[in-house]
Amino acid sequence: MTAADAAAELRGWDHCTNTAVRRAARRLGQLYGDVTAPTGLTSPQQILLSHLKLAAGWADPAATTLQHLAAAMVMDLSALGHTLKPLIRDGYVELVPDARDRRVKRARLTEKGEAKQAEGLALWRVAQARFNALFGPEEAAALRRALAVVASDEFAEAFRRGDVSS
Amino acid sequence: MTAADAAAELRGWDHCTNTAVRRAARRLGQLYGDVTAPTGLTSPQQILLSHLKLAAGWADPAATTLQHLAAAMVMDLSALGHTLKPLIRDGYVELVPDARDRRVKRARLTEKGEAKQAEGLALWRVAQARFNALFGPEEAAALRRALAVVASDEFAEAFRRGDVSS
DNA sequence: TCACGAAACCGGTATATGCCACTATTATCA
DNA sequence: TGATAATAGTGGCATATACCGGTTTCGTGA
Repeated sequence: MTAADAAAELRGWDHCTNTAVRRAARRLGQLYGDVTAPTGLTSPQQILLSHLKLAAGWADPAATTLQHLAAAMVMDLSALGHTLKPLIRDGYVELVPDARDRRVKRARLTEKGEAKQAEGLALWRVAQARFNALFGPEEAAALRRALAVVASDEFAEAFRRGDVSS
Repeated sequence: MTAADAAAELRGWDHCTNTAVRRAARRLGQLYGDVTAPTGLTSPQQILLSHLKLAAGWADPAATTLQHLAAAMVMDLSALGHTLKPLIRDGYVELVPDARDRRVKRARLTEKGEAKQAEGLALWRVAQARFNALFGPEEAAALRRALAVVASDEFAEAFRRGDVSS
């Protein structure tokens, strides 16, 4: 560790990527949440409904199994299940067992869920436009690309292998 | 909205910054957590202990009041209180009421907490070094700077005002 | 076909995080 | 000084997220 690194370590935790991402996540949750609050949905719920909406349109029908959804959201399967509970209770999502493989269940938006997703999408556009305008469209796109790399399975595998050569 | 934007919106949620940050946060929680697991601390706990360690060394004594800690962590005050509960229960942190203003409480690491923080810091360095090596030191620093801007109070205020001129 | 291992999901438990209502304390001002 | 507003925390409730163990179902090979 260099002297500069040591100084940075003393100055604060700005140099910890994990900390930085968490703080930003809490902040964005507040900012986007304020805008989309009228829907009554939380950020994770809105994101989940939107993911379901998109996944339903994809060619691969496996995209909507809980297993694949969890992987796509970089989320634990059981965490997804718990998060789905309130959405199912409120009639936005339904779980459909697969006929061929009875272990598998697919999540699907109900009509009510489609409407709620659309309602949230309209508000989301406001928040997103405001973010892009404020942060800069190019910078925002670059930030999302960087975060996508971090969240990717490839990155996780390389990290767990302890790769240093990228 | 341009045609390209509409296409991007259909392609996926990669263009949602809120989604991108949350996914990355979950992933980093996994990756850093795997490395620091031997301490028995979660990522938020490790981060909190480290923040307390640093805040204790700062000139401003107000830096350790729950109110200021919450603001620094971009966290709700009550959320901070809840998160502190297990750490207090396990003897890593103690709350010290202020003599002058009896409403105020300060959070402080105990000896046991200092030791645990140091233990976590050593492991954290491994995770952080691996991340930097894999993602690129320059790119990692740039990512943290971008996230710090997003998390800043100035950004939040501008967002809430609806500024578009930055 | 039967035993066994793998896969998908569920439920319990614990922490993370936020909102709201409430209490205690302090500051303000008529 | 006394009423009122503001501030700092606490506790309750709800969702977010993860880990682990258990159950059902599937696939595989003897």
